Amino acid sequence: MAFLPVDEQLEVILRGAVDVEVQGELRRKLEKSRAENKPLSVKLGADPTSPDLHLGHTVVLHKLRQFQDFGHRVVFLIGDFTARIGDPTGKNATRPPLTTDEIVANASTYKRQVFKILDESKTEIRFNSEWLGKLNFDDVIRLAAKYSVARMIERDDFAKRLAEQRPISLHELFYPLAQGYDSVALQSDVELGGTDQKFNLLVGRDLMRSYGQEPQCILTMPILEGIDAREEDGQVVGAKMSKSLGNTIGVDDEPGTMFGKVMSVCDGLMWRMYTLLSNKTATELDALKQGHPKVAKVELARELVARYHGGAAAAGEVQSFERLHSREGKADVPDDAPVFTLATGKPVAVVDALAETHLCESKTKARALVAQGGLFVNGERVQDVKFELAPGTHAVRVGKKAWARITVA
RNA sequence: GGAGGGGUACCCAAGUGGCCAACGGGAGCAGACUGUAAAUCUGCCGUCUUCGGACUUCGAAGGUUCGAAUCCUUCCCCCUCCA
Repeated sequence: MAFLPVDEQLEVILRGAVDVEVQGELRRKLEKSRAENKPLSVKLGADPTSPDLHLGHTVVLHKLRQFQDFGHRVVFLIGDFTARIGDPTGKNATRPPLTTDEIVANASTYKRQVFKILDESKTEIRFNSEWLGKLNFDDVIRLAAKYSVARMIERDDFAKRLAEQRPISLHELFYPLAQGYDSVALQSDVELGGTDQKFNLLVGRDLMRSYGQEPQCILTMPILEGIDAREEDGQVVGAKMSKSLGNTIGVDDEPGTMFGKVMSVCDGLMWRMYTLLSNKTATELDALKQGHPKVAKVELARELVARYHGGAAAAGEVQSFERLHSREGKADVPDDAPVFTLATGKPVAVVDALAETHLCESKTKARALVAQGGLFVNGERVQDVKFELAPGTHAVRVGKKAWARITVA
């Protein structure tokens, strides 16, 4: 296939990137690739440590996909060997190595999720145990001889741990070397990573030079903030998206959940997600920025849900969203709302019904909800704590987001 | 091995004999405002309640006391410093 002009490629490739080492070199590589009609080899490594991908992980995958769409050769490297070391990046303590079983299980989940973004037919999957597992002690010593302790402990997490007199296990020093050696083994032209990976990526450059190869270019992508991020003075402020903070949008999230989460994100984060995750062109983005932010957000939610669940599901979410949240639609119960039947034969106190159906955690919580005006029965706000549901079917709305049908029989 | 600090609700954290269902902050939930944004403001935020209260909770188990998160005993678990 013919490669697009280098400038067109670069425009897309550089979008959202924090750091490019080195841009001139990258341009030369692209020019050479186009002239020789030979794809670049682009590497992204991931240790199969956490089994669930979220949008934060996809930033870099999305970038990889762009390379892929330009016709370059994409290598998704699963660090089954390095996972046993455990990447010390950003850690202030040694972490326990994963077991082989965990690694295998995670790796398969990983593959499935990754191909929601990458084109499977054009992706080369490799495992670094393939070459790292074959190194003998002699090889390891030769590898270690190519890097100095002083340079290794420049890494700020190592430096910090040393300064604070916290332990650094020797094997942790091998992580960057191992990752760098991956680049040597794969002879990669470009390696992608999050900004937190910059040190490791640079080690790869150095090692490739030591092994007489043309060093890879590196491209780092920002770390996406979690959905609890706020906007302050036009800046997005918030912790990174991470499972342990519970502020993620998972690629396996249900369409409705995913849509809702995107809609509840602050505007600043929405634009960041546009830059980092969307396929919109610069022109389309400008147009969206001119319009109402809500329109842009619905479009973003649609695009993302479509990516992970298909266009039909996404269109459905847009529809039910607009229906449920338009002024007239508020009383409507969505078709997929849960249905509960209480076979009591007589009227049931709403608080009992809410607790019984687990729409509220307890009767106390249910009372609070009702007293505060958060309950609607058949479109009418009910604030009487002692209100009873007569026999029949009732459309119930609990707070802003939960609907149900309750039948008293 | 030695010395010391600590375990309180979903999380952080105050409380060291009664006024403690337990200050404060965060999260969460609801309301107002909106674009189901964000920010902001208000209320709720152990369970049950006939709304008077009742019952359960402060690492675990015992004990002292009219009365304990708070004092004593034993046990479990974390952390820091020294070697």
